[in-house]
Amino acid sequence: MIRGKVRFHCKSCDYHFTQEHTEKASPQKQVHTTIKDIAQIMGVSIATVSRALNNKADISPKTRDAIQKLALELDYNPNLFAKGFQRGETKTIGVVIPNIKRPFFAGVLSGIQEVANEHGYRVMICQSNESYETEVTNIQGLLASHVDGLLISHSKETTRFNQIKNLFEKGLPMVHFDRICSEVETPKIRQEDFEGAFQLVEHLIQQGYQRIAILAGPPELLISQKRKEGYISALEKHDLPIKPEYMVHGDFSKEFALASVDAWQQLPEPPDAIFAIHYLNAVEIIQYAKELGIEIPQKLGIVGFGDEYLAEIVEPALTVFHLFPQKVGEVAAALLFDVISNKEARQQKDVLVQGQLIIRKSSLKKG
Amino acid sequence: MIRGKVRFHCKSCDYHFTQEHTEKASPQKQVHTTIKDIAQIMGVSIATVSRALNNKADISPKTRDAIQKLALELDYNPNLFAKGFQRGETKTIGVVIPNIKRPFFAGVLSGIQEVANEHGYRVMICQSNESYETEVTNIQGLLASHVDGLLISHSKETTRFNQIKNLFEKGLPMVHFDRICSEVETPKIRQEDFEGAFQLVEHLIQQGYQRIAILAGPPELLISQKRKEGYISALEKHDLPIKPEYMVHGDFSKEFALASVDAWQQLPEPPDAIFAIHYLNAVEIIQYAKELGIEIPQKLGIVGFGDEYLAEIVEPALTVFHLFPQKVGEVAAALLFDVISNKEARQQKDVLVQGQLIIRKSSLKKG
DNA sequence: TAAGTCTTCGTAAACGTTACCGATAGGTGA
DNA sequence: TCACCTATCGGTAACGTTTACGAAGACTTA
Repeated sequence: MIRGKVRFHCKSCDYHFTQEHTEKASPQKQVHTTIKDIAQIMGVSIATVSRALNNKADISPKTRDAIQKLALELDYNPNLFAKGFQRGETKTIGVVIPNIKRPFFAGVLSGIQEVANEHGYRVMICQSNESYETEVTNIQGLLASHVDGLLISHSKETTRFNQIKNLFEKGLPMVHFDRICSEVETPKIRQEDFEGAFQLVEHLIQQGYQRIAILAGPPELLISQKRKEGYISALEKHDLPIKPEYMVHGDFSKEFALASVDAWQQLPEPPDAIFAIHYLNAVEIIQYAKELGIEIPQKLGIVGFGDEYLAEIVEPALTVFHLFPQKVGEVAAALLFDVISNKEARQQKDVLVQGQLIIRKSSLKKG
Repeated sequence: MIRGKVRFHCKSCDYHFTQEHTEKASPQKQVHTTIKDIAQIMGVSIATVSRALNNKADISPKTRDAIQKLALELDYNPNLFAKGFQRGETKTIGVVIPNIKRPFFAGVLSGIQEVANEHGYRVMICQSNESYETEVTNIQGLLASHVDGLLISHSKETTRFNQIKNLFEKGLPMVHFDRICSEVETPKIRQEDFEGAFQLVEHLIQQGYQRIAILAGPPELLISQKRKEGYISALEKHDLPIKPEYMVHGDFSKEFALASVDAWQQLPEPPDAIFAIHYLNAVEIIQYAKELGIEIPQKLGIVGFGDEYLAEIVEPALTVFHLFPQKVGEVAAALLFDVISNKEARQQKDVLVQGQLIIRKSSLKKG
């Protein structure tokens, strides 16, 4: 039924399917104009309006222009909701990350947003707060919203991947970045975790540091593993011993970082350099070392991953391997849209986002 | 037509409205299970399935349980899209901010997310990148997505508000925060801009600083105005002269901040303290002053707004007025849901989020 | 002028869900 | 036995949009 007219009308028997409807005028101003409104005012059918607004064929220029003009006046914009509903797509992608507040992820989001906008997509963001349970709920919610694709960086708790494996097999386009899941063959954005760690440690060695310790993150995280491998590989290349007491897995917390420093200082041979895989830990260690009166970089060299403004400001400034988070986001989004637009070619396709070694005072023993 | 059956059937004449449809089997695995699928498998109608899944009355416990069990097995989740479409709401709110990467806004977003999740809403985020044009486009897009409400912090370019005024008058629930628009009577989240500035400047005066300069943001921004008013008010209270040459409006850029310092140093009476309303500018000035060999806090006191980790790390550590961004987000979202749930009581309702003065070395002349 | 072609527009199905109304069956009361 | 009630379930309109199909008019061609 359209504003008083019957909607379904059997022509062979003149039977009306809908009863009369008493038009109770709702005085509420409506937020959205619909093509139905336009059609009624213009005295044409909704199909004609739709054709006019979409610049389809089968319409006279005169009608088209008139309709477009009216649509502009009523500042009509199509209900993307209904449109997506009709076409089976939502023009929306979902993003699951551990925490928005972390500068790395904020940068990634920014990159995602930019590329999504260019493609005419909107972005729905969820944070897991490093909780597996929340992550599952988030993905469930995004799924219920019928996102066209998913961009995921897992929580550090996540060790079971049956949910996303299931979704992947059902054909939901998705791409992993940063906190990657190697159990599902989704396209992934790789960062130079191994390479960066290698370069950082090699740089320390070249500066004359001999006893280099690593403060890694949770052992389940791939970035922990990769960066540790880079660390070990650099030591091996330069024939330095690999000592278990120099390798610690933490939880990225400040408490753990400082406790590790304490523990290392108790050793008969304390390390003369520390590679903290998280830049925040590196900054915290710098501050702590100064409190303890340990000279940086003379007595202790410090390097880390991730170049936030902090690394530049702390004294001495921190040598880091920078990961270009915005770039990661852009590439991840671009890859996702690639998958969305041609699902057939869904073979695994990894992309490497290059980083850059930025040398500052905290590691310059030779000056 | 539903899987081979005719859809519209006139009972009084046995006329079928739809022609036969050759079922071309699509081999593609479908991502989403629908109630139609469940209905077909169970041999019941979609109405029954809907009732069962929503725990409505008019259904036998046996049927309900069986349907719910099957739904679980097929891991069905309702298409929130279609549901919202049907009920005229989307359970989605839109957020427009200048930039995700700024820690303040990241914090706000985090707070918004949390409250939205509690209310069963999803969040759609757009960044204007401080461009008026982008902002308008963003809002247009969110509107097209039929968000149930809007949370806005304007770009620094935005001076015309006809778009949101229009939307507000049409009854779209929305709330302003941080970069507020005073021309539209939306509910607003106020921060202690005046109070914070007042406390910061009074603190400087109590420390013995006499010639206090202010580096403000764009004059159009309300936070610039409010913080400047607090600055002036504190000076007046303590009978200090208000000198135009000590009051500068910039664009928050590093270049402008450093140029301002240079200009101030050229004065016959250079300021002995600087209040930068943006913490980043404050940090940049600290670094620059050190380069110039100006002792902080003895020769120059520095204070700012916004307490990021940076303020703690920079040397000397920065005295700030902290704004609790997460809290701002939480309160803004809560207020928005308030408006959404009872539109009648849409009178203007402002909420004040309190801040806190955090004193550190950069302003401790007396030590 | 009859038949065919092209232009332009209307009709209604479809997407997934909810809600209203009606239908059916079984039970209960007189 | 018949009317009435209740529990349970089915049918389908509606939300806004796109689109396949058909219809009607205008125009062209033989």
